[in-house]
Amino acid sequence: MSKGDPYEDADCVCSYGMKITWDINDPKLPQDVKQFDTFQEWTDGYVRYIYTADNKNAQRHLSGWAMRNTNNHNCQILKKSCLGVVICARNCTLPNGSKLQLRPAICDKARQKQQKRVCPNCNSALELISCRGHSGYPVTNFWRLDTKAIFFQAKGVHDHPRPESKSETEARRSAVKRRMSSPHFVHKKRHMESEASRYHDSGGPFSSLHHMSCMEAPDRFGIIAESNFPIPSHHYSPFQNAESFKPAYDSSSSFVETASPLPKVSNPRIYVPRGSCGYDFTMPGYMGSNSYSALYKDSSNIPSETDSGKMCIQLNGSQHNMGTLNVHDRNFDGPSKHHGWKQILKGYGDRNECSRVTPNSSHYYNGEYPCRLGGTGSTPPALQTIITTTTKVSYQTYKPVAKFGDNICDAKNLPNCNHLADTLSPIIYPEAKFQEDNGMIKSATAYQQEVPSKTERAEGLENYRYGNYSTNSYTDRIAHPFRYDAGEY
DNA sequence: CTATGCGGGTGTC
DNA sequence: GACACCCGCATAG
Repeated sequence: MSKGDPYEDADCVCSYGMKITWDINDPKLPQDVKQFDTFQEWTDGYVRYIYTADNKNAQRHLSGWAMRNTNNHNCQILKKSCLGVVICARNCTLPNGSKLQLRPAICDKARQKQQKRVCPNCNSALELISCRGHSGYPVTNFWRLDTKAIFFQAKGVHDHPRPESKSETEARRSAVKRRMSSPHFVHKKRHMESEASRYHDSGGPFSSLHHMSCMEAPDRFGIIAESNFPIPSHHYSPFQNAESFKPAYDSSSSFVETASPLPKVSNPRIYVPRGSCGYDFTMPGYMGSNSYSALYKDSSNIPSETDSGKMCIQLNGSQHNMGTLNVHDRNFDGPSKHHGWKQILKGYGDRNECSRVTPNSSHYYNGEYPCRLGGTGSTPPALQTIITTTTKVSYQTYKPVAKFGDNICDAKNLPNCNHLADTLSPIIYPEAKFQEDNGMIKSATAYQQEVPSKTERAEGLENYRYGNYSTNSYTDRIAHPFRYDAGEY
């Protein structure tokens, strides 16, 4: 980033997409787009990005959040709505101090099954925290292909913790699959089962952790401890650069077990997209759903983002340790609460410019809206699908993007903003964030102000439940943003 | 099986 | 008409 250049600076605080005035529903989207944004895996807030048409991640309409397709009756614009996150109804603390934050299954059927399962840690029910970040409705993401660019627009601010990212889920599954089929595992499993029958119920489903200790507990629990370093979590997501990611991913046969073969980043910040910077920085590592750390076992290579994180927290004012609250304490007063937000959000929703918002607007978490974290043990409201039916546009056809190269992050296309901007001192991010999201700061941040303390990528032993390991249940200890990777949950 | 997309269809405002 | 959503179907990995 050529600091000093006013334009460039401006570019840093605003994604390219945000610098231009456009709306996903516009009959005519900006043409001759010269600059593109780097892919943002964890977008939050009312943001807009413009990706190159050959950006694989954009082509796949990927998102760290669990987004499901919703019918907006507009074949030109693909609309997706957030499913929220699945947590333990009792909000128990996992053995490693983290909280369960599963990725809701996208498939309705699969989700139903998922919700029937129980917390692998305390056996209590799982609870789906539906997203209500968009005026009481799920946050929505819109994708539209336009000649040479893929336009992305998000509406709403996630008011729930981040679920496990898709990449993490996939990586874990593949790892688990491998492990499950490995002779070593089969042997262990057998042994474990025999042990279980021998000690049956001598301490619950898992006189467990004890046994676990000698059975790779972490593995069994599929706990993915987060890195000690508050990496800009979902920033340098594998999605940002399919190419660099692929190798490690595809060769997952080993990356989960050993230090990731992925190209280590000397400075994660470089990969922190401004788009959600405010957000991501606010909660580095957030929910522990850190695809980055998930893929990087060796945290030593992951510089700390603490600074930036702190910075954001400060700007956000109060620190909300929502993540540590018992789910029952985090009631969400329902739609009524959104009215207020509705007003606040009014004007942000559409066609938001890079208006500047004062940091104060971040007190956002002040209770209401964004930070609601699921209702009381009550059954989560029926999953809502938000479909902001996009006006029918008959411009270009929104069809699958032809396969291009994976030069997603072509430096040439990622000028100032994405690359340089990221190298800037984190100090500037907070503000950038505000601007970009038009003040719609992320609430998710509130769920995680703490950074994981240990990087330990353990594979999950899907399908295995060790039951009543209640040692940590209900403990009010500070919850570390670790993610409990409960395999099939 | 699950993720994704598509699109018909319904109910509400 | 716009929007939220349910549901089934199809395809792909």
